[in-house]
Amino acid sequence: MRLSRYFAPTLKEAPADAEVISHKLLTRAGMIRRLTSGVYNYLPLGWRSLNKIAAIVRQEMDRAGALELHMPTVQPADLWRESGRWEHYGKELLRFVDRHDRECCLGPTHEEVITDLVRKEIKSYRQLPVNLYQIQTKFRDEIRPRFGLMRGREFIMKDAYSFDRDDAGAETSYRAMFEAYKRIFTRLGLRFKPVEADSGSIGGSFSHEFMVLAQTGEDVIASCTACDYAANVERAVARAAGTKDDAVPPALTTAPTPGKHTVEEVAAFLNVSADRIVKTILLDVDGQAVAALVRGDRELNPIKVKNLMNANAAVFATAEQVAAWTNAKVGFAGPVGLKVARVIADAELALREGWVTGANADDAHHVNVSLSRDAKVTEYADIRTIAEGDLCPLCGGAMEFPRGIEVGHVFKLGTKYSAAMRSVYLDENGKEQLMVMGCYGIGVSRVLASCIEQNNDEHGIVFPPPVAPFHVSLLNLDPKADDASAKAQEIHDALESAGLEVLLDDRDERPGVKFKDADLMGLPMQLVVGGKGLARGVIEAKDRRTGEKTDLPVDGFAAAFTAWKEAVYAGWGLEKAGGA
RNA sequence: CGGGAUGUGGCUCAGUCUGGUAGAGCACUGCGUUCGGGACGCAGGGGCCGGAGGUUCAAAUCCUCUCAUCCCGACCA
Repeated sequence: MRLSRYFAPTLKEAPADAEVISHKLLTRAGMIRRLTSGVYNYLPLGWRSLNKIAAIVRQEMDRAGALELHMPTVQPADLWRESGRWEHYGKELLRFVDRHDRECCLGPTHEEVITDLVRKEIKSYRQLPVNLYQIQTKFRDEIRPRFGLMRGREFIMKDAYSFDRDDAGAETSYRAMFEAYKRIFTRLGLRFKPVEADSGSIGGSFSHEFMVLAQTGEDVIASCTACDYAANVERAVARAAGTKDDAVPPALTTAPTPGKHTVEEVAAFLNVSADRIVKTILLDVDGQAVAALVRGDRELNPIKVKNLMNANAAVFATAEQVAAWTNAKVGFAGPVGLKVARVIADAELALREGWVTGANADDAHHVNVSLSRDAKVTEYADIRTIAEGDLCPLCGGAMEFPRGIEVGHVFKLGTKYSAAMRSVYLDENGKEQLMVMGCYGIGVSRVLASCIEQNNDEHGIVFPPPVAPFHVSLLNLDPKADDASAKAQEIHDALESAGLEVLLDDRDERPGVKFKDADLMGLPMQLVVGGKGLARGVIEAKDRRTGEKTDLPVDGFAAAFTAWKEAVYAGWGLEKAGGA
């Protein structure tokens, strides 16, 4: 491909609103252009990269036995009503009515459509299992799109759905997808980590997120340095460490704490450390008043409370609710004498005695509180967010907390949708059974962004070969000189016929411009054809990743190039690089 | 939806406070000189200053309303 005939508008400066490196570089390298908030044009270079990613995803999905199909973006409201999500999905679901006043939405995901399709067409156990997938545009009306392709409203996703006869089958399907995902991200050259995404029983979790490790990630991973345990911090099990050796304190007393309603203020005022204070957080859990107790230096995780109670939603109580439930303003709630439906204490609180808590009265706290003696705790459970210093819940090893970008998610759905939408089959005995489902997503456009987050330097993108839109930047520094042009064309043709994708910069530009653009676009291999090199009888080659330059002789170029290419690819350490 | 900010040629921005008839750099067109890490000169093209009202002799600039975008908090691939 000749760059003079290509459409790759590069920019010296990044748009002012681009914050993260992938957004800046994708824009500057002429790969994407923003159309409107969270919605992007994929220019030829960007689209090529995206298709490289999609091709690898396809190969691995097919290898794992999944079948590709394509479902519509426009979906009828009826299906969403059946699953119950028309009411529950929220505003991310972009709804509209058509000319006949029929309610529709743009698909943010396709559980409803696929379940509808399968329930109509699959009737027998003989037809199961099936795993169907598509690579398709999704729309989610995010409140705040940001970071370019990282969090768009319209994005490209691979979504797969498995249907099995029973739990065991669903688990097999799940494991097959899990393995396929590992292969995909490995082949793409990403540094990633599969992470538990469900707070369910340790080791038996049926939801994993695949995180690409990057400082700019929006998620934090709790990862054990000793064993394989890794989980999203939002879900990670926080282990209550230590033994109980505090003595039961003398009778509790009440201390005036005027205006001191935060943990820091109370700690400073009463001269105690934050880990000796109990925070009492009032939650509205499906309409029930619930008090959640955690140590003053910890963070409550409302999701854990929600899951513990098997509830639909656990939200912080409003100031009015707090006032009604505690007879005090916000900041003075405590478990002693508190009348709520449930008092859930973090497991860690069972290990100590002698707490400072709110007194359920304005401007007052209790001191020397024993939860077992003075309060009615319904139960002790893990309801806090794991933190720096916590130990691994599996092996007790030290934890670290790297940031990550969620690029994939595998989930065992069970019968949630098949039950709601009556997706059933007949078993060997002619008995009706619910299909057991799983769903598996990869954010294809997000993978592109993550790839660039992990692979860039001060000059631009450093594409791993499998993701690069072309393999070689071939710079003709003297397009007006016949010999250079002829040689460049000859090399271009030779490499292309050897199966490599070559972008020949034949533009009438000064050399500096070409060097800068080549570095910016980040194709893994650069070849320079110019008067100086030709005079020495060489084509200059540069490994974009290392910056290392090598002279390849014009005579015997093919062999020299092949050897060099192998070295460049080997440097990437990929199990199987793209191209010839 | 709250909190903060910004809208001026394709891009990055100045000009707004203190109204006086629109600028720079990059990009684009032509000519010339250049030509191995984002050249230079000359000459050009391109902007109803986000939109609508209002104040004023006069509005990018002041006022009101609106729309859009971006940044900080709760969702998700």
